[in-house]
Amino acid sequence: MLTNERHAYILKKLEKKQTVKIQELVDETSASESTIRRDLTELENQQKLERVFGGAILPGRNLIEQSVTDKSTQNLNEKIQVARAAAELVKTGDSVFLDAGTTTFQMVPFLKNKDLVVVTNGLTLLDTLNEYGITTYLTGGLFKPKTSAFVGSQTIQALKNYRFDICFLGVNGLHEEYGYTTPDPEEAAIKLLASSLSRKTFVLADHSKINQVSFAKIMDLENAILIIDSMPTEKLDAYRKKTSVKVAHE
Amino acid sequence: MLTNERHAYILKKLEKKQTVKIQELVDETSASESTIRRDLTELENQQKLERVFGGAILPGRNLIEQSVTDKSTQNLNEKIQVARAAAELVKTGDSVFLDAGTTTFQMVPFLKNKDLVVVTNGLTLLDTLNEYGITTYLTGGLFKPKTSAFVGSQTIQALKNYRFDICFLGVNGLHEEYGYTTPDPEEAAIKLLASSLSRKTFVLADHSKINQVSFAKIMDLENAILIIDSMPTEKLDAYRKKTSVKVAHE
DNA sequence: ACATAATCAATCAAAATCGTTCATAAACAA
DNA sequence: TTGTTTATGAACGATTTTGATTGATTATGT
Repeated sequence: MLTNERHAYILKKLEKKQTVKIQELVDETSASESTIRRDLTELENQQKLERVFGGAILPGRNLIEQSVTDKSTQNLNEKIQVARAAAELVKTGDSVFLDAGTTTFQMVPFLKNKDLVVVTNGLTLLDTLNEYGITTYLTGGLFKPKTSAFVGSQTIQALKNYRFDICFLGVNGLHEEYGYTTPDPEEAAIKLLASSLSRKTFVLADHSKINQVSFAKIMDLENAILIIDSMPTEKLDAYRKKTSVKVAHE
Repeated sequence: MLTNERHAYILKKLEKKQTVKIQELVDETSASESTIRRDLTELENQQKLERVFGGAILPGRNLIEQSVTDKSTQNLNEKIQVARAAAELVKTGDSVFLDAGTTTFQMVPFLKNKDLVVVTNGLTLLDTLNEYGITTYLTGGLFKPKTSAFVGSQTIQALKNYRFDICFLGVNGLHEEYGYTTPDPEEAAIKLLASSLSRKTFVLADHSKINQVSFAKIMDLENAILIIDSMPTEKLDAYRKKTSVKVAHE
């Protein structure tokens, strides 16, 4: 039996029965347990199924929703705290830019019923925004699967057609001297542009980003208001000399 | 056994069984393993099949993906046939526009390894294109959940930044007098614009669309080459007086 | 909580398959 | 004839897939 045939067999059975057991597959395909196990891990990598102890089940959802359910998000509770505080700053009827990122993503549920127009370059946000009935424009552009974000000149071009009341940016680094930074220069360019098109700019971060410096600089601390879940008092004083800081409390 | 005979034999068997194994072919044709292997690589270059370890499978959408494919698509086999014929027209290095739609979606598997740049306004295509490692630009714009397509002025604006070697459009209606039509005027506008930005335009349809008229007109028959799975002879003659028609055969 | 059984990930060696090279033989052209 | 092209099969080392083994991990029954 060819490798592909086995894979097809497994998926067909999975679709029909909802679950498959390794031992059954060993009997039915007369391949060794090792081979079946390898097949399953391979198919799991292709997101065609999900491994469980002793077999496999149908995968959770489609690609878009999967990244939503991503439990690997670090500091989730802190991010939600920040996201809620940020969402409270949005007024009914505002035009809003939401950066691609996990923190901005958490804002979406808090934005419903505000009659907004939202523009984003993050694919993951699109689905959820639509789910909450929020009118959404996607910038488009070159798609980067790794971050599920759109970047590049087309994205820049598309952005320039808009003016925002308010924009929210996620960052990876937050440093008194080096300002706000992020790993990808292309995404940095987008963030900076969005900020310049907005009347107000807010940067979202959790405390783990303090004193971190990523590769590409976005802007100086002075040019945006920081929203963060918590910050040591002495740091806070120092930062407040440079910019506004809003600490999100439960 | 002659080379051509072997090739025909292999393809016939492949058609019937979905997969062929090299060892089987060696036994059945009493040719050496080397010869069979040469046959398979040759047929792969002709895109008639796809090599896998130990044998070959049908090209494009392989067994695995077939079992996962959304079966709710009407006339799937016809669409795949059309899609394959369409994909053969794409040359290495081309810049391609793919319309949002189920038929264009079926083209994706046949486009890999062609080093393309693809632009689309269909969200469903994005995932699959990336899966096959194809550089993809999404137009962006206002998202219509119903068709998973982006439309509106921003989409138009974004499109105008491109020029395409070749563009493929799906249609809902196909009529001698009324030309190509589709239910949504906004999508019609996108299709028309894309066509005007392309050196060559192909319209994809299956035979169920013949004589149908949808709400919004896209263009006259003259302005694009039609690719269809089959068409009654007398119709075909009539159409051929107006435009080029390519009938996809197995 | 404990013991037992099932499953797991990792490793290794054997087997199958791969791509390549080379030599032979048939088909073809000058 | 002679030389050239084309198809073929055999042989080689390289690569991929496979199955068995091991000790660790997880589930299950008492």
